[in-house]
Amino acid sequence: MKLRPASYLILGMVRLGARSGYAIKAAADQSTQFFWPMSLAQVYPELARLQSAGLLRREEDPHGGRERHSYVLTEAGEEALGEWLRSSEGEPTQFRDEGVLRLFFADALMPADQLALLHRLRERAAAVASSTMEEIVPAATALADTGIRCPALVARLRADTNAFVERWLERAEAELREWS
Amino acid sequence: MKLRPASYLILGMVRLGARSGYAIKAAADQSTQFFWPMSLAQVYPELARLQSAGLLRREEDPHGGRERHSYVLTEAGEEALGEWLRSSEGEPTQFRDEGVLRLFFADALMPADQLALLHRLRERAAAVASSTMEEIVPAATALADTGIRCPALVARLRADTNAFVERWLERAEAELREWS
DNA sequence: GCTCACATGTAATCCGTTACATGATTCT
DNA sequence: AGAATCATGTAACGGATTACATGTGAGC
Repeated sequence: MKLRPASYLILGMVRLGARSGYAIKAAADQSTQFFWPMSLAQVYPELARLQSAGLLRREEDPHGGRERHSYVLTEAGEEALGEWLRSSEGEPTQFRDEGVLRLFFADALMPADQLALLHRLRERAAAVASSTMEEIVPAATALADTGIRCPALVARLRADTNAFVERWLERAEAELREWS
Repeated sequence: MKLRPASYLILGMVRLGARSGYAIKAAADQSTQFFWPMSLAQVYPELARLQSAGLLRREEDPHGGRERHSYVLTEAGEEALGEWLRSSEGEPTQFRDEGVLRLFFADALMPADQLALLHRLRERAAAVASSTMEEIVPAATALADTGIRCPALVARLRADTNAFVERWLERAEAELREWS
């Protein structure tokens, strides 16, 4: 069976303690979402696939009368995750940004509109940087006390990169303003 | 008819002078590919769609016995492109990076393997930064003499951001090394 | 003569998202 | 009592990629 990044994402989240499909999705929503989006409709079929491949073990774990399944990594699952983490194959970074696409073609705009576009992109980068710093980084840093440090590392990378882009666009904006 | 980012990408490329489907794809391959990937199989149906919507005009332009179609923007096409450029809707940035996903879960690795992963990511960022600087920026800068400046702006943004990420990962690597 | 670039398209497949469908528990 | 959260799934749809299929022109 072929494992895709989403498979490893689920394996990884289970390893970090997310037990139900719902919990996996919730955990992904405030962490991995930003560099590997995943919808809830992907989670349940994938869990079934991983279980039938022997990488996850599924146990009934009802909460009152509400059904719930609890997943844990099998040894094979642990090993598959480790192998993927140590490997380096995989598609190169995929990046889809409608804003940057607009910027690429922005020569078709009047200077005032170019400036407005640049400004919007800058504000967006600033918003991502600050919301990451305020919401994601604290949560990830709390985890770091339990020995799980990488989520915080990734959160800071995201925040810092967006802050860099913000400053870069600020300079570009200033140059364009001067220059026209 | 609903226009998607790929539609505007094609419109924009035609506006910049790419006339055939083949030429559009070739131009995209060395510029917009990095923030909006598009396959050749998307181009031809989309050209037909845009033409039937009256945004592109298609002319027969055979080169010897080899058939070729030449597309130009209609006034409606010009306007549709401009409207999109001035608008700000659109999905937020989508970013898919298997490498960063690995880093997120890297607490499952031994320090030596963590270091190796960090190193691979850093080298990848460095490679993107330098290849962009050497191949994409010069081509885009040549265009800038004709008054088309934004492609060069975007190319530099990409190169500089990747250089930033490289330095960031270098520091992270040094910290981890010290620290273990 | 051969290979590579130019050129246009279609078909099958894969994959992911949106929407649908249902129900229990907890908090206000 | 009502709303929000927890919880599990399926079905339909849409969009993008891979592979297929074909043919000319230019350069070596």
